[in-house]
Amino acid sequence: MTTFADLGLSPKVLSAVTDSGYTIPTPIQAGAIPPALARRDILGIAQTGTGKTASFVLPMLTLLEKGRARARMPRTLILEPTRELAAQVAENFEKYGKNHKLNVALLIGGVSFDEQDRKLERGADVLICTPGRLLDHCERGKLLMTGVEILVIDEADRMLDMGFIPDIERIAKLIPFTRQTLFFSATMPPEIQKLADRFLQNPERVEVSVRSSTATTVTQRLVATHSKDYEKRATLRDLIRAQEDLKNAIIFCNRKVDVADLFRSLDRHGFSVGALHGDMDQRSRTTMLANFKENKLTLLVASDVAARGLDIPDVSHVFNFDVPIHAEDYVHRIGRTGRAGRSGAAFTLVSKRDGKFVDAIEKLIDRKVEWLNGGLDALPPQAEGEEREQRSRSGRERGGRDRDRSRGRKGEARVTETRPAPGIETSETEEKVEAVKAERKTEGRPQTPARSNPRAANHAAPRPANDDNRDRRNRYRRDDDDGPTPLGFGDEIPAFMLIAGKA
DNA sequence: AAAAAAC
Repeated sequence: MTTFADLGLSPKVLSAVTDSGYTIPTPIQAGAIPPALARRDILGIAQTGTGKTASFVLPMLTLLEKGRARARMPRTLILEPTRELAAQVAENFEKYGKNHKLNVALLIGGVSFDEQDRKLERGADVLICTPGRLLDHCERGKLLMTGVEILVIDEADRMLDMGFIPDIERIAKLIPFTRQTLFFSATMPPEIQKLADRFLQNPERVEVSVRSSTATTVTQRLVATHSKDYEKRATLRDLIRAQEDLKNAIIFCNRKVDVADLFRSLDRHGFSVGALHGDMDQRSRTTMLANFKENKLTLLVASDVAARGLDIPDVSHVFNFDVPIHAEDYVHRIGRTGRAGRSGAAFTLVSKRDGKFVDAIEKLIDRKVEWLNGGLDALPPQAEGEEREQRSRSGRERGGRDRDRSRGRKGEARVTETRPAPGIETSETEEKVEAVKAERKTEGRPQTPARSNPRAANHAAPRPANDDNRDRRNRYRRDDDDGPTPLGFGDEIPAFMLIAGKA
């Protein structure tokens, strides 16, 4: 059997791999590392979770041992579609490059240029970038791409989805033709094949069989729910509470606003929860993800920014608060659980309007997904009159709240809006809520760098010593948030009441 | 019915 020692990696790299506890390479690693070390171009067709990252990090480390970086002339360049993936690759260089003295620069948006400039000035051996920030650096004239020996294009099909291909082509034009190119994609549609033909010279094609993302280790269920947001939130809470073996979970929403709303709701209901979407400032994104990985947060509400590629081992549950519009996103989302042969559970909330998206998913994964609770026909019917009443009432309260608080004076600390969730340190919770909510407000507007952002100061603002109005306001907000609250049950309403009460 | 990525 092939071991890492058979692949031709340098002793320094091999020792770091061994220290990490690995002896047997995955198929993509065994297939890609030897030709990469021989300076061949690689066309790698592999999903995330197949060990793809190490298949280019390890040979790059070995090849980089010869030679030295010069100021502003990076030696290698890795392109990633999201900031989190870029950061994850950088972590891999830290881990496997611990015996090297390499200068690794992470060039991503949303953070200050200063530190990135310093690293470039020192001479970077490895640049790990999202396309926009790299081009920005290039345009500022701080970067000479003529010394790049190895170019890695990761997640090419996703870059295509996201409209990054023109950027990638611009970047590739700046890099000498004599470079070595490592090109990875999970799928090979014709457009990607054309791109690969343009970028690669006589590549070694390494294809690993598609990891069956809907493997039997993941239990999948559809969960019927009414379609109003507060009804879906109630269904979700009941579902979460009903899980006996929930260690941690990612909850996916289709839209960023819904990520922010659901996060606030769960936080208010006392769940240990974080949020992750692309309009949050980078500092919050990084902290949220780190806290979730370290199990300081049990739940992570996320947009599809977290659906692909993120390596979070050991997620026990995935909940789809919304049915994904594109079926392939379903596969990526539930692929966050059941990793490395572990068991996992994936629940998808389905309301009447989601029918055709569920059909598309079942067609793609070529099987029916069972209903948890008997399907949409088994849902207790809604009482029309009550629904109308509730809608108008919550509308009034929402309006009142906006006038009272959300449009507070400029610069006024808004931290008092949040009740601390049990078991979470107060300031931390408030900071999280502020971060997720503040970013919602910036939607559609140009982003302000965190440094000069007046809102950033709010994160550190102390809570006023006594805030007598808080309780009253929370009572209103609760109704507004989750529909009518039956009187007399306090905070804990039995799940069946919330459903049966509407019948 | 969306998300992501530069400022």
